[in-house]
Amino acid sequence: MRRTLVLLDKWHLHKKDSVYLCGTTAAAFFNKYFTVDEKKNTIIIITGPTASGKTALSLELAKHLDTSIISADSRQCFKELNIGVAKPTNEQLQGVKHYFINSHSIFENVNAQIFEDYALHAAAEIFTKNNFAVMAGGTGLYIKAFCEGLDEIPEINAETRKQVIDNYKHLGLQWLQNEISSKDPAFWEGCEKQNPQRLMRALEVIISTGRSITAYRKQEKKERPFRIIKVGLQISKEQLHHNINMRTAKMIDEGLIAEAKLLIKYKHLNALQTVGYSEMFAYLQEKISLDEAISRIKTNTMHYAKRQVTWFKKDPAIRWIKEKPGSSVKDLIQ
RNA sequence: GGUGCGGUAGCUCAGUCGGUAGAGCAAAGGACUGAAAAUCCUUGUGUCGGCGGUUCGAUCCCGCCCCACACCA
Repeated sequence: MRRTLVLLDKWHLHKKDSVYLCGTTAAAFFNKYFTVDEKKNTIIIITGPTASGKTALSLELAKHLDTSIISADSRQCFKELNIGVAKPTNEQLQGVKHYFINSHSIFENVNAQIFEDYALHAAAEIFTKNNFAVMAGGTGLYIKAFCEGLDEIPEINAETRKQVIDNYKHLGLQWLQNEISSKDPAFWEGCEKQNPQRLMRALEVIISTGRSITAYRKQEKKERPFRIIKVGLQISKEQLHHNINMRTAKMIDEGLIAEAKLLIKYKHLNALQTVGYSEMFAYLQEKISLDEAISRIKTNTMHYAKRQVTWFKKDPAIRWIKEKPGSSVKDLIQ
């Protein structure tokens, strides 16, 4: 039996065999198929490229299910970053409780492992009151960490990490490559030899633990005590282009330049290696014109979206939904 | 009108002491387990402005023309 998914009137499933939602609203569907059938806790993950409409959909969904949202976005968690990361508005944030938004500072260390811990706790908290939770975001690695877990690797002390980074900065890639090929030949064998981030990570692990990072990579998927439904928003490249152009213009209107001025002294921080800010910093330092900065934000955002799509395409668990402009709900119900 | 400098890949340009050409960016595809909005990899045929001339052979030399920029009148 096949049914067509109708999600909040605007989105519908288009991949055959991925047909789950029926009725006029998401709430009707989820109540019918999950709350009634079995009482197992369920998290619905809304993902997809940037500027595809994740925020709006997840808010509606969370309201219908009377639950909270866990953001899976590596930049919106920073309270100092606002306009440039397309955060939900204050009004939206007040309407629905959000986790991992404004929860951290740019001076803190945030990464996939920290997100995994944070999000699992958040989900557990939500499930004490509700059978449903909503996750929304476009950071593929974070979603993966949440759903499957990361291999456990001992924490690297800050001193070792700093030393590796400093050495790379001063001695260059050649030095990094030499270090890795002699200290960790097992990893060196099949790694990305031009990728300093990967090499530095491997180096800090072997220095700190004495074991190769490959020894820790068991790639075991962890079981989660809840059901996971992944929904991906799919939009055409033309539409994405349009959305990104509009959103970039809106960011400028809302004061991205002023926000970047406040943050430029922290431009070295990891949290500020971010599309929208890097380009503004270049403009503020008079390296490029404002027009150039804006146009670079647009193309870099498209690059980012492309990388996200490449990542998500590989995940067979994602049920893709496609916007059907102008369609009415009735059309979609079989 | 005169002089100068240019016209080469979607853009910015390099180059061929004459044997039909290559970088960066863009574009397209991909990888990615503690920086992931990061980081990295792969993919380059285009009347080398037009028409003639010299030459075995011209994008490269010569002539004329067209276009752009700068300066001089």
